[in-house]
Amino acid sequence: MSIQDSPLARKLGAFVVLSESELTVMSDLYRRRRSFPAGRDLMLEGQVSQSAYILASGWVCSYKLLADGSRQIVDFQIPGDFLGLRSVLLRTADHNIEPITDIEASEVRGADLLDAFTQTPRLATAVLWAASRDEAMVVEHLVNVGRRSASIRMAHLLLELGTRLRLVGLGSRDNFACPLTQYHLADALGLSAVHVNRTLRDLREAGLVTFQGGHVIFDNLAGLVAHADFDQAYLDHSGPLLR
Amino acid sequence: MSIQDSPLARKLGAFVVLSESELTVMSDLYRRRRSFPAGRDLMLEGQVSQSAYILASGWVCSYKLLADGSRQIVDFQIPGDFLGLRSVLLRTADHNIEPITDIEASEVRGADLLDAFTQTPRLATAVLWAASRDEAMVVEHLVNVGRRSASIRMAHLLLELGTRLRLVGLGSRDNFACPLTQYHLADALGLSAVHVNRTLRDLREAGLVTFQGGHVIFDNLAGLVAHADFDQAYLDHSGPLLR
DNA sequence: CAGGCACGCTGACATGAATCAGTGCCAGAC
DNA sequence: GTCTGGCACTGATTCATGTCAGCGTGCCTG
Repeated sequence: MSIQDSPLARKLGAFVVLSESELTVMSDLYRRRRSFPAGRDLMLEGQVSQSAYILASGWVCSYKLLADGSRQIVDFQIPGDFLGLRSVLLRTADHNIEPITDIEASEVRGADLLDAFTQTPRLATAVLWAASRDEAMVVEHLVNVGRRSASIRMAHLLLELGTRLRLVGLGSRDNFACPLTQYHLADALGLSAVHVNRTLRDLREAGLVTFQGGHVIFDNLAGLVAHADFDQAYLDHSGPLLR
Repeated sequence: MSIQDSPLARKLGAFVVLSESELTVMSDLYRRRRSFPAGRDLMLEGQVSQSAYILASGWVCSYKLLADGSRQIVDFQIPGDFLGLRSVLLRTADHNIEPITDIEASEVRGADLLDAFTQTPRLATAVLWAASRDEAMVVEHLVNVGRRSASIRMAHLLLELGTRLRLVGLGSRDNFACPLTQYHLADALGLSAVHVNRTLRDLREAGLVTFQGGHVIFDNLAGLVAHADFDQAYLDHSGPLLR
């Protein structure tokens, strides 16, 4: 694997143009490629957190558990995304991270990352950008859950996932493979699993989108975008912003 | 005003111990103290954003507007908080910012901030920490809106505001001055104003908290904390984390 | 090959919160 | 001194979503 093809370089190169020496520093940053099985959490709320990861393959979700046993999924991560970056920076995890499928991820030690900022400040800028995009997604998610109906929430989530997957070369314009269960959707959208089922049926019968058998098919993409009032601007980082 | 007392130094000194030279760099960063009247937005979604601010006095809210005219307040900012940091980093604002009261704020130009990272990488680390704490608050807000009942949501929000105000020396253990209207609470919590009114009445009649006449009084703080299952860990940054 | 379990799916019913349609109060404008 | 607009407050009603209880299917395991 060349330096430019490292997961970290690919992730951060989207935000700033990185020099040869910066790329070298980054290639020293992550050491291990590790595997985790589906369902075994790789980070727990309250734990001291030494390492972040960059997801190489598979799906992951970040979630919080409540006193009454319900949970809220904060975000799904797909290949190319950071896992636990905020937890490393704040030194203790403020959420749980669970692999939805078996995954592979490259470990980045928090201390190494902070040290590297001293040598290459632009790396810090790039990480700050990546963190800002993640925050923008959480904000959009909050708007979704706070002010939109079940069916629009669902449409919005599926469109977001579709767009993000397409940006990293997984999935096409009108469909993608999706390992989520209806329970995942419920916990992400703040709905009950029963209502998720009904909502999916409604969207399917309206000819907008089909969620079935591990696949999402946008039967009528334009219609769905209109229904959800979806604007993908918050996901865009189409080229390096800082030269 | 001494260098150590600058708004930026106070904000970021909570996260890293800053050296004399770093403090000097920071004192050069922000130039103007500006005033804005209540109600006139100082940042609009979609605008190119050159400057962030550090709030010196007054209250502010960050919000998004939806196609149907409803709005979701993402967060309230109180003195000491960054305004529009994410918007500066992503270069265009992804939300609106409205002063709830007349405010004073110190301007920090985005370009200057990024330049400063080159000279003092630890400043970048500190900003990254501040941004992470902001994100943690949005995450907690999402959990609140997604999975809690109206009355617990309300309790949680009031407890968070009380805690944050106390951390910056405004308000005491069991009460604080609060310029928010019931409409603000509704838009923050994803409720209707009517239901906010009823919820506040319920909490008041339960002897837990009183929201009236611009003041919040925690009539039974322990009871309220228990009711809301409130844990303030996500707000803590009690001392410098990196030496 | 029987049992158990995860997941998808559904109808009946309960309920929390929204909506609608007002009232009252107060401060500031003219 | 009256008018206006913003804010707090309320009862009646509707509606979206939750809860409960249950069925079916496919897959893994013993």
